[in-house]
Amino acid sequence: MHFRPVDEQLAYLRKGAAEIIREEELKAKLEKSLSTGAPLRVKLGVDPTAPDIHLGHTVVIRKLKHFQDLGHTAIFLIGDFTAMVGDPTGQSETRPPLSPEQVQANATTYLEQVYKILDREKTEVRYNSEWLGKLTGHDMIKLCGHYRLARMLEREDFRSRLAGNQPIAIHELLYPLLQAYDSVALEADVELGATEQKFNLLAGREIQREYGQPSQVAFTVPILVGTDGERKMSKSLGNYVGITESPGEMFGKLMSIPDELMWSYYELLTDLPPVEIIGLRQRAESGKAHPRDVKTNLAQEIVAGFHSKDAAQKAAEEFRRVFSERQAPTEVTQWFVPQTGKEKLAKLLVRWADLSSRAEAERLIRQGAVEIDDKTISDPAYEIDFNKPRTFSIRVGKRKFFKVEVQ
RNA sequence: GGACGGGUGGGUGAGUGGCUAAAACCAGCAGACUGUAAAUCUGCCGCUCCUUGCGGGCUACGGAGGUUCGAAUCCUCCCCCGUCCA
Repeated sequence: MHFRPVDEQLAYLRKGAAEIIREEELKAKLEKSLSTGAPLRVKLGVDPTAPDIHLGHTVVIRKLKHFQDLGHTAIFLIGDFTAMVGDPTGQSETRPPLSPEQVQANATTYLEQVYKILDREKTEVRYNSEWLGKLTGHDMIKLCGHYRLARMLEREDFRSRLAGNQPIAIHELLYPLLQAYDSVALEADVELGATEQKFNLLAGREIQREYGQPSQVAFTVPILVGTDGERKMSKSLGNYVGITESPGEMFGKLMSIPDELMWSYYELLTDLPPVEIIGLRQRAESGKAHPRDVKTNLAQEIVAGFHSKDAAQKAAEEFRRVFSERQAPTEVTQWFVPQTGKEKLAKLLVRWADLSSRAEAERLIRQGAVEIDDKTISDPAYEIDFNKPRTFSIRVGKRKFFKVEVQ
């Protein structure tokens, strides 16, 4: 394996990093690998609790990819064992454990998505039940003996829950230890994680030392802010962009992010060199470039990564057409209805526009959010006639369009 | 095991017998304005039925019973969380 010079590698890795603990150690490890020809073992662990990956997850996966690009070993660790324990990280409450079947199913879909970023052939996929499932009670006690309670309670999540009179289950304390033990089992040189993982990554360093191994480098990346520009991207908050979404959906969601958020998206989600990003920012802020165009470029860049340049281009054009020029999209969902009598519009919208209830449909109609053939319908009791064959188009809100054909 | 405090709608959190589908705030949604940005303004924000009305029904304040014409509010038992004591 031929490695690039250490300084080059470091510079490449530093982009989009939050913290590298410690950078000198990383440098030393890189130097050693350069001289011995042995790639670094870089670990990224995930909890296969939610099978859908969004851009927030990709930040750290992209970093793993960077290591892979440099010729190091990317170890993608699926925490199938720890998932059954229930990870307290980032959650202020105890999670319900998953069944082995669920975990397995999630892991499979997870991997399929991860390979949109990582090189399937070069990725070492491991499951931590492989070693954690074999630990005896004795091993477990020994592991626990290597760590102190006071130390454990320093962790932000535990500390605030303790202070706020929130419950903490004992097994949650085990989680960081088990994750740390993963590093021992894998002999990791580097462990990646979002900043919220810092504590766990540091625990890995200590536990490795206890087991007579060199400590891993704890490499963290920032947590991606969601499309709302405020909170971390997460599916439950609805401020996410899923990586399996269509180019159009992705593009639209990316265009809706606050302007200030563009820069961190550029940094964390694209491969543009830092100097170029700074340049774009200067031009946008000095008024030489329209922020909208800079954002369009960003959205295209990201969409192209998960689909194709062509698809991204098309998404951009379609976006312009629909939202700037206010025309109907070129392709819309079609609904076919047999010739029957009359039907309440509100009732139909629930299915057609994927609304949560009929009450919501009526609400939207009342608020003037529904148009049929460009005419606003405001009567919640409006009925549609299906007596003769005809076609009409419906718009609901800003982004839902579809055609209905009466056959 | 004991003493005490607490469990309300997506979140925070008012509400101690009817005027409460339940204050307020946040989030969310829609409309206006825009660059589907931000900010701002306006409206909506449990479900359902119809003759769409300040309409009818149903469900909702940890759970189950009970008192009452009427309960988130009172009583009983149970479950859960936390604090202090052991």
